[in-house]
Amino acid sequence: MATNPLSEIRSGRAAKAMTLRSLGLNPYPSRSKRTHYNKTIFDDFAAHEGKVVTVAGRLMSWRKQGALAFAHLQDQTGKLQLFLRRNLVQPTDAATGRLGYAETNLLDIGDIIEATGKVIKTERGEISVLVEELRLLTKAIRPLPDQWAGLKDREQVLRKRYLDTILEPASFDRFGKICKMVAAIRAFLNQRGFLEFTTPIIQPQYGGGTAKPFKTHVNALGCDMYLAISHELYLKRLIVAGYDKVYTLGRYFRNEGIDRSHHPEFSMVETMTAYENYEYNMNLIEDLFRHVAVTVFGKTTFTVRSHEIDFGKPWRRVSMAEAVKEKTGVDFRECGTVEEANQRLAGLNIQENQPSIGEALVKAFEVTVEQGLIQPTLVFGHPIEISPLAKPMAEDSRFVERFEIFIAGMECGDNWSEQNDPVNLLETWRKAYRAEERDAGKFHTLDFDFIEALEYGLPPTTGIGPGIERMVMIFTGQENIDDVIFFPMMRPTISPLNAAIYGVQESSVAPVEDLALSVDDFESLCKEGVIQPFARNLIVKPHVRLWSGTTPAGKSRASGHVEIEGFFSNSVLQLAGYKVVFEERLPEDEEKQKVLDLVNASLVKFLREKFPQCHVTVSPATVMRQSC
RNA sequence: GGGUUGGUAGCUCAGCUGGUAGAGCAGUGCCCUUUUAAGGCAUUGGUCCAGGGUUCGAGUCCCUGCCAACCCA
Repeated sequence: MATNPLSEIRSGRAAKAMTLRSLGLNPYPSRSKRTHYNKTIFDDFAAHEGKVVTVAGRLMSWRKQGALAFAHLQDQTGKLQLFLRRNLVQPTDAATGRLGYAETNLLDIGDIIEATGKVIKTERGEISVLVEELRLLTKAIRPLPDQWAGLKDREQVLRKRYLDTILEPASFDRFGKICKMVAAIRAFLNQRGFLEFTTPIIQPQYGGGTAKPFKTHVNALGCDMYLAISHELYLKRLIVAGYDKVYTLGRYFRNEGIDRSHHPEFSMVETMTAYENYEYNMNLIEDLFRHVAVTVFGKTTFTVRSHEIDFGKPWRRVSMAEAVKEKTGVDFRECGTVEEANQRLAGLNIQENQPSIGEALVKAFEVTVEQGLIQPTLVFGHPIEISPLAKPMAEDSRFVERFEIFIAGMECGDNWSEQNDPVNLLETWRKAYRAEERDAGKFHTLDFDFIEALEYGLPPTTGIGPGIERMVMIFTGQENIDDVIFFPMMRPTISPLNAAIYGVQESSVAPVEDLALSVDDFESLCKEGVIQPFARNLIVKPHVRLWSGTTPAGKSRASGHVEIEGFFSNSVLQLAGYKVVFEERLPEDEEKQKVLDLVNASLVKFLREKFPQCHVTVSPATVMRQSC
């Protein structure tokens, strides 16, 4: 086992656990006798003064001063000081699991402990527990990061969020608030008569939105399925089933980009309400935001991206076409042809031609208006071209009964009156459906099972689907989605330190694909353009195996394979081949050189010719010796 | 996809024009009966992200790659 500073600290702490065992103390007992949370004592000292309490939590500081010691104990509610006097702490006792004063040197910062004693104030006036009984509840064998500097390494914060929440009260509080927000959303909808249903995450078809799905395979049924990109079509089936107000608060999966406002796995609360239209939802969403603001945060104004946002006031409602006209003077409703619409777009300095008038309007909206929508705004009347599931407006069928929520320039939810005419919907879908785009995830599949459900009659229905993370970002003032998802998606890795400590190969955890191809296969795949270099620098690493001992003339004494870095991100392309037959036994250096020459003459030459834009380098050969 | 900055001890960070690898915290040992990031003395601890290159000599300069953050599209 490799030694490094961390593993020494680790084994030192583990040794303390062994010492405790030898004293008859279990370093990992099964329960605590906690009677009070820290905050309860701290908030009402008068009621607790002189009373004996038992507190439990993580040991965060330890200041020993001869026969006195001061410590801070952190529990879910906050920190509280422990005050230890040598002569007041009960001696070590195996029966009760007590730890005497002398044995406190077996404690470390980060350990989970329990302390029983009277609530007092020290001479300096700090509320403390004067410890009579001390128990170790869990021995921590890894040191916490420096608690004053905190965990600054962004990657570590995301990978080891639990350390962030131990050290940063603000992070700890934020994630607690997020849970309360989710609870408040549920309470709000339940109180309004909504029923929460569970809808499938693994779905045979991905519908209800346009996104690239995650694909999975169901062994029991022998077929491929997809992780939900939306739950909408199931909610609508529930309306068909006879429930008037339903919702699901679920996980959504979109196999697309990751940036500070997008995460492949996210949450949304999605509702469906029968016998209402989108105007009902405009009110519902306003009320929902206000309810969460007041019940979880006790206020209606929030600072979002340095803007003061007020959720108390009625939200502005404006149609998309009107908003664009207001901002730019261009009214896309007056356009008769796509060409005309694209001309107007060009007039706004947007050069990308759009395939329809509606899409031109959306483009203009996105470019000119969206960023400027700071106060909560409901933008309604989307073009029908981009809204195949929404119901056209009675007054102008080019637009649909749909609205999006914008807060501080961010889109925070998409909502519409559902198209419930099965014939119309099927027609729209067929028009929009382009087989070649299906696999690219640009458009959902044709879901005839859903159309059939609609044919039995879906009452007039409307739904809202605010993203939980976006909502949380607004309410908690975070600008990065990773800060509102406790366990954000990261590339799996194992640090060199942990690899050494746990005795594993780094590569066994990292997602490295060793693709073994024959040299001929590789060359033909490159020629066909099937595989292409990922990086401009290709590193060729020959691995040569030499057989020692006597080998009959004419038999191979060396073989080799070659790894090429630069064809895939984070992975090595492994080529098998290069057996070398030696007629006579040669010195090892010459044999090695022979294999390298072969590599140079064929593979390197091929790579340089095929990919002249790449820089091809050959690493020194790795030589393995093996006896016959 | 483009640009900028960064990667040095368990954590937070120094390290100048290239010349023996540094501090604070944490750890270890000792002293200390009211501390608040306690204090004092001593002390352990490093593949300087990886691979190449330049050089007598590279944490430092050059090239390539990996990872991260930020900004832009």
